[in-house]
Amino acid sequence: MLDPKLLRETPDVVRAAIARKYLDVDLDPILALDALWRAQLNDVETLRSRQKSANGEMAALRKGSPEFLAKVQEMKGLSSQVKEKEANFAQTDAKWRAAMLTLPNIPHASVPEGRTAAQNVVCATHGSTDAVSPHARPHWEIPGFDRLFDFPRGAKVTGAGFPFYVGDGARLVRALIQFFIEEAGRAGYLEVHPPILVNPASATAVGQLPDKEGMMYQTVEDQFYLIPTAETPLTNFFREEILEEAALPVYRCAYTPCFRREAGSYGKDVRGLNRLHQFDKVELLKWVHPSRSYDELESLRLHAESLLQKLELPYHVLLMCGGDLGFAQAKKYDLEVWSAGQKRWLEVSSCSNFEAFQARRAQIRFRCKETGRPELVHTINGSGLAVPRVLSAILENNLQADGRVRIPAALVPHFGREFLSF
RNA sequence: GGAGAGGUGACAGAGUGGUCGAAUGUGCAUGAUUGGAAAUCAUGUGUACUCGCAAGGGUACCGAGGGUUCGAAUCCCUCCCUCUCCGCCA
Repeated sequence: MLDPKLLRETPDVVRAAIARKYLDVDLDPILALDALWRAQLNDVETLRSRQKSANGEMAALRKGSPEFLAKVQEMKGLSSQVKEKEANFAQTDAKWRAAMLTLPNIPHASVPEGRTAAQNVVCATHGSTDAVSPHARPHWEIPGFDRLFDFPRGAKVTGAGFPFYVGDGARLVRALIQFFIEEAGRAGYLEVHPPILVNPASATAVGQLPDKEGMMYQTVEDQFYLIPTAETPLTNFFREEILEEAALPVYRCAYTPCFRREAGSYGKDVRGLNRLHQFDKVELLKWVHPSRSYDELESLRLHAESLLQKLELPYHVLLMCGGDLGFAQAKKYDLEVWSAGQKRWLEVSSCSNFEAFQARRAQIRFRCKETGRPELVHTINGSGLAVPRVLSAILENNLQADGRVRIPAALVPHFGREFLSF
């Protein structure tokens, strides 16, 4: 959510942001609504003020005296007026809030102009995409793949996109999670093991409700949502809290399974391990001082990059253009790993600075040492990393002539062997 | 899941219809005192929104939401959470 004062005082800044994100939001009705909101708020408060002062007078009168009864009669009229104005204001307020939630975050000055993914800027490339493996093929075509990653049985037990990982498949998942968590810990991120079901308030605070309700699985008896990412429970950890400025920055990481309905996905995007309804991911999250957030974004991104480097996987970093930037992000990098068999880039991490956008919605603040006043923190998050696509990149890029898959050296201590067998 | 007891400011804890944003204690901050500290004394100490150039004013908030009433922290309803006992269970 944006600062309502920003809209009020500098609507052109908001207009420019909407244009840069290629969104279609008309500010004029929202500005008019805001004016109405303030006028009605004023009405209600004026009436209530009168009601309150009358309350003091009545307390001084003897109950049941003629003066008292007269006053009751008088105040009955005011009371019904208050109720009417309050009801009006409540309606306006609901509309006002809904309207405010349609305003996107302001892109950072360093975000490139552009409408679609084609205008994203490649700002770093690491490793070669040429002939990483002469034997590379899409991971689902690797002989023996079906034994380690059992999609048919997953479909029987649950549905499409819920594979069983078997034997070395399961072992590799576990090794990657372990590797990611250990590396994050070394980089200063405190490990957290969060709930993977959240309540509506938590889903709302990070913007998954109401905008993206369709992306999440929901429980029937209790109104809980299965998390689409650990960002949801992690960001909510400090919801409605005020942190000490000295405690910033706070670094946290969490491994969780993630659940996404992915309605509407099809074709090559969903082949093999490319896009699943349930997948494993280590998420990195930071709560930082506003003055430091862009430095913190860079260091988070560099940490995520270091993981791919240690796994010896070719990747590049995209700086998202305005049109491809999410609604809530001020700046975002995508890390894409090279998938040698599919000959395409696969997103394995998305590192974003939300500035105060999430913090305002979730009311996460810190007490400014200088002023003593609470101020909104900036939140930054990114994957570090998503397991299945990294796993498939390892399968494809490290496939040997003899059909074995070489385990990257950094992973060997966690996997226990140098080759994966089918 | 059943029965009972509770949820008040940073914490403890009063308040059962009116002048209560809320006593008191602790904590914290500032000042006085001291060679310095402790102790003591004084003053101050929530958040949000809104009006105002400002000084300052107004409104809301006593787990959440609704209701009764001229008026609700206080009465009623629903929900959430915590604790105790019973049941069940990794």
